[in-house]
Amino acid sequence: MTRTPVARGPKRPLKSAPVPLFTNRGLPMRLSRYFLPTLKETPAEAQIVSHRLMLRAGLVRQHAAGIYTWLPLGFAVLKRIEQIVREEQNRAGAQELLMPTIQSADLWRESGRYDDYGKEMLRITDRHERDLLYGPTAEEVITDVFRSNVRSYKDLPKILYHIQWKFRDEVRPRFGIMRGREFLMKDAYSFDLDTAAARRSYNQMFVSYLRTFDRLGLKAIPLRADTGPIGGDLSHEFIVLADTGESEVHCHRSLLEMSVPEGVDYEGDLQPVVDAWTGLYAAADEMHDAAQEATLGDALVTARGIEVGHIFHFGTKYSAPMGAAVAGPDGEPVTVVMGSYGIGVSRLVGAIIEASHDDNGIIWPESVAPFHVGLVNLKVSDAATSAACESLYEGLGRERVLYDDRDERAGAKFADMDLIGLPWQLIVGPKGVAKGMVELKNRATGEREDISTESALARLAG
RNA sequence: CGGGGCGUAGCUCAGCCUGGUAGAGCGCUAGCUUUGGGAGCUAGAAGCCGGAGGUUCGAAUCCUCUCGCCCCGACCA
Repeated sequence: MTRTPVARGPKRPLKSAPVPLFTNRGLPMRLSRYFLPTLKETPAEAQIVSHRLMLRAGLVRQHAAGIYTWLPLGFAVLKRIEQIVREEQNRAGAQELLMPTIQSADLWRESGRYDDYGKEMLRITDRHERDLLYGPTAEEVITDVFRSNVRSYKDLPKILYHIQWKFRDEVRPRFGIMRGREFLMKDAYSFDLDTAAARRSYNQMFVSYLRTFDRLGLKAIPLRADTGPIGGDLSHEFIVLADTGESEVHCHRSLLEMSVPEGVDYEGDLQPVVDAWTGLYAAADEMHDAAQEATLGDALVTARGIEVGHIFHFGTKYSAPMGAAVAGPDGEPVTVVMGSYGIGVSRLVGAIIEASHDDNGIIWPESVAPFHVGLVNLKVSDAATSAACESLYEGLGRERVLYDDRDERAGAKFADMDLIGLPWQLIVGPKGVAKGMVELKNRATGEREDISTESALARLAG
């Protein structure tokens, strides 16, 4: 059979299609074309809720112990979280750069950590028998960059960060993505002339963490953490509250009700904010103080959570051995004081699910949801229903919409939609379409309402 | 790294004790019927039973070694 040439339409200018940074990051998408392998049953290896749901909802697949492939839907969430972290870092005055994953062992010998770090560090040898390692953190690299490029106190302060994959060869990876060996982390490093200035940097990061977790739809509690040999009170862990969290938190009730500062002036004095958040009793299980808790009475609450951030002032621990100094105002060299500030970006995906799910699946906070709305065509074979869906799909085009146009039964579609947890479901069936009505369902509350297609569009656009 | 467990179809698992050449449910493909909360029937496709060696006429099954994964503990973003 010969093919008739396809007739070409009239010449018209190329439609300027949006060019997203990541193709799965907020473009409208048809489920029939999307790579979303959902599972009805739970794979045997997954024990905790977030791991189970991440596998079932088609977010990730395990590659090896503690190492995962991010599938499109999971990758979209990861990127959204990463972007929020980035925006809040930038807002606080930190500057993004990108350091390598593979690092030279020589740098780590300078800081003395090459021998100290132990088996958690994945060591690699290249073809010239040079010792390399897959970075578990980046203090050495950033200190090296700093010392070879910054000469004067006038260049301080600086906070530099990157969002990069790390590897720690955990003895026992577990909890899916939450305790993997390979993980995505935001790590920032501050450089200051003295401890007072370092505290300002610390406070900036502290406040930006409050804002970051808040934007992610999480309730985070800062806990005073062990500072090791450095001492002082400049180290905090940020614990995100989740009923299924792995660690226990004891804290003052008021801490849970405290509101996160808005419109922060990061150049201003942040000490009052930090004081407010650190003034109330809060301790991890292993650090808690029964005597102090007794005085709290009813104000004491015990909750569960997941550590998602850790900020740390470490003075000259790396700058001294590695010779990171600048000329001070008097011309004399001053060893810079440093701090580091981590956020477990990939871990946050799991933490958010732990904090926000129900029996049917994930419930994404709006800010990180891979799509804003799931458009559910209940009867693909019905011309009117499909036409209505197409027009809604078109109308919602600038929203993040996932259109379930698969020829599946209603039940399967509802189950999948609940499982992947998009904030809104727009359900379109023949009965409603006949009356010009669709159903809008809120995933978090389960509330449904029948509304006209016009108001559905208006609601979802607003 | 100590202790325990598991590797059989894409997923969940049975079969192993007592050797005789591989099964179920779900999923997948096709057809018919269904169609608002994971449908029914029929017919299919799909597994060198994690790998290597050994015992045996014969091994998913017994023995040895090995690799992988999971759980508990110690350790960590």
